[in-house]
Amino acid sequence: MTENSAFPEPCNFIEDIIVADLQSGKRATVHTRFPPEPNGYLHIGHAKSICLNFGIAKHFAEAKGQCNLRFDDTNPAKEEQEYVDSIQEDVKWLGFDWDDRCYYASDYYDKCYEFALELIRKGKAYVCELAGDQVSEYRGNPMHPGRPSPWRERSVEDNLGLFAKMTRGEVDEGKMFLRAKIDMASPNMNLRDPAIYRIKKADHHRTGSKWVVYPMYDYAHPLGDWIEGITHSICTLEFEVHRPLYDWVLETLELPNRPQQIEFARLNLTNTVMSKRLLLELVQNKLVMGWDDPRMPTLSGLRRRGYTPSSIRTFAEKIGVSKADSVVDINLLYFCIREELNAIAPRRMGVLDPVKVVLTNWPEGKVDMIEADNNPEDPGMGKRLIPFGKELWIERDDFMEVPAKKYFRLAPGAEVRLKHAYYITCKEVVKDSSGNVTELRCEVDLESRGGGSPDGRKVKGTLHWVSAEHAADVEVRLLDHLFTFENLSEVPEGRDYKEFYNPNSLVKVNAKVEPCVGELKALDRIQFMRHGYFCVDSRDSKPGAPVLNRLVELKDSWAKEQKK
RNA sequence: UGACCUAUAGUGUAAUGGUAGCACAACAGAUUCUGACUCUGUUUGUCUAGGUUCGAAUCCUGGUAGGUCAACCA
Repeated sequence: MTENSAFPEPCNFIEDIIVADLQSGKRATVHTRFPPEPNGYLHIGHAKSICLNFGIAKHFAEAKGQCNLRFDDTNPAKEEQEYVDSIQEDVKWLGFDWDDRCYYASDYYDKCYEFALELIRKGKAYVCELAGDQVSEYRGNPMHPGRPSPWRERSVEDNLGLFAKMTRGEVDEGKMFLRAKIDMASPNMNLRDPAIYRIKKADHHRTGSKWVVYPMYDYAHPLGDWIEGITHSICTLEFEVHRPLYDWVLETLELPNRPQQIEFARLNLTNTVMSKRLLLELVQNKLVMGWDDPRMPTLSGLRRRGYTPSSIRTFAEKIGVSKADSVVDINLLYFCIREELNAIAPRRMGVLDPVKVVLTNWPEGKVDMIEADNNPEDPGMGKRLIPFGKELWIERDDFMEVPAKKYFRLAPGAEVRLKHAYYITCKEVVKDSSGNVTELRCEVDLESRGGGSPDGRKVKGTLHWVSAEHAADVEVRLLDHLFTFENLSEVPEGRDYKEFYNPNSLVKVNAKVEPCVGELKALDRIQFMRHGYFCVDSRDSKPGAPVLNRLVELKDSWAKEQKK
């Protein structure tokens, strides 16, 4: 039974279907498509779909697997070239390639129109003159059947004539539309004579003023799929009840080799929102800096924040594909990027909340150049020299006047190691009039250079530090969840989700950092040791003055211990 | 008072009538010049009630819970 190894091992239920189709001979090839509407920016939910569709094409290379990029641009009022450009950029950035197969639903307007005429001739479509509110009244509701439009039984000739009139622009918007003649009593609302063409006197981003009638998604999509030879048309769950209509269009037109629509559950992530509409609201309400705000789940936001394309692909692979509604823990995304950056991000030291350390026994004016690994995970990344002097900055958190249980950082009389450098012991705490620590006077063990001592004594705590004389000042942006809820569905009825906006989702601090951090370029990624991974903001940085976004924190078992 | 879909550890996802796995998270420990990484171990699951079967997470029926559907949006 394992002889049929010509087909790859399926990775999810959709690939199960594809393998079965290949095995049964229903399909000889595999052809998918990613069909965004160019009316907004792509987000990580789209990335799931992109990885799925292009991933299937790659996985089934033996079956001539291909994936098209197709812009679903059937609504001229909403779609713009700007979005087409950003979508192409994002798909490429994610690491996928549509070769020469970038198509547009608008490429098929002529064919869609011909098919519409054929539907009319078959008596399967008619021009309806009901007004909007009348249409919905006639349509009934899910519990009660609709009733036929008074225009339902027009002759083929009348319909042809009226549709031509619509097409010539002789009818006002909303006065007439073309409907499929299916079943006004169907329990599926989508089959109650759905609109397939409407009048829109708006310029289209690609066809200009050529058309005044435009096909609806439910009609144009199956045709676009069929024209491109799509075998498996993958979409999200909300289109499930549209599938009978998708099939109706293709069957009624008696088209051979019909594509099959398969639905999967869209991605939801904890502590954020994922719909274009809500994301747009955040931008419009200036709750974020823009679509590419590093807190946004948009691909442009994730890119600016510092996520690598491969970390997002790994994430998409790990979350899997199913038909069950779900909310994925954002921690899994964090895990994916940490795992990757741990291996490749250069280590640097930066103090986010500095307190001064003065080494009382360090020779005045002496500067020691300390050698440090750029990445202990990869010796090939080399070493660098860091200046060390009499006055240093360390993290305020790394000192406790009255140390807590299990605290093994600096405290009065305690000895710690300064990473790569020397052991120091705290001898004196200097405070201001209100009791805040302003300076720690410490003694350095000159014998411990390099971070070890000749007598081999153990020092449990190791702190990062920066020479006060040489430190660069940079703006660091501490990023956190956009929303305090874990799941959008937790927002009580009648309350606005924006009430759960996290005002601390962006906190700017002035950090003291190693001199070489000042030389970083846009999108460079580093690890500030003991803090996390940071990426140079591509919008707000200036030459010699990088702004660093905290991409993700390092795991912190001390913080957990403290919460207990 | 409808149709369709879904239900497996905290989360996500496998098991395709035959030993309920994996990843993340959590917890405990080892290691550590990052309280990181790494390593070891542990806890936790088939919505429910029936039925079919030698055997059910899987098939059937009823229930429960959640989702989707009443744009001339996609």
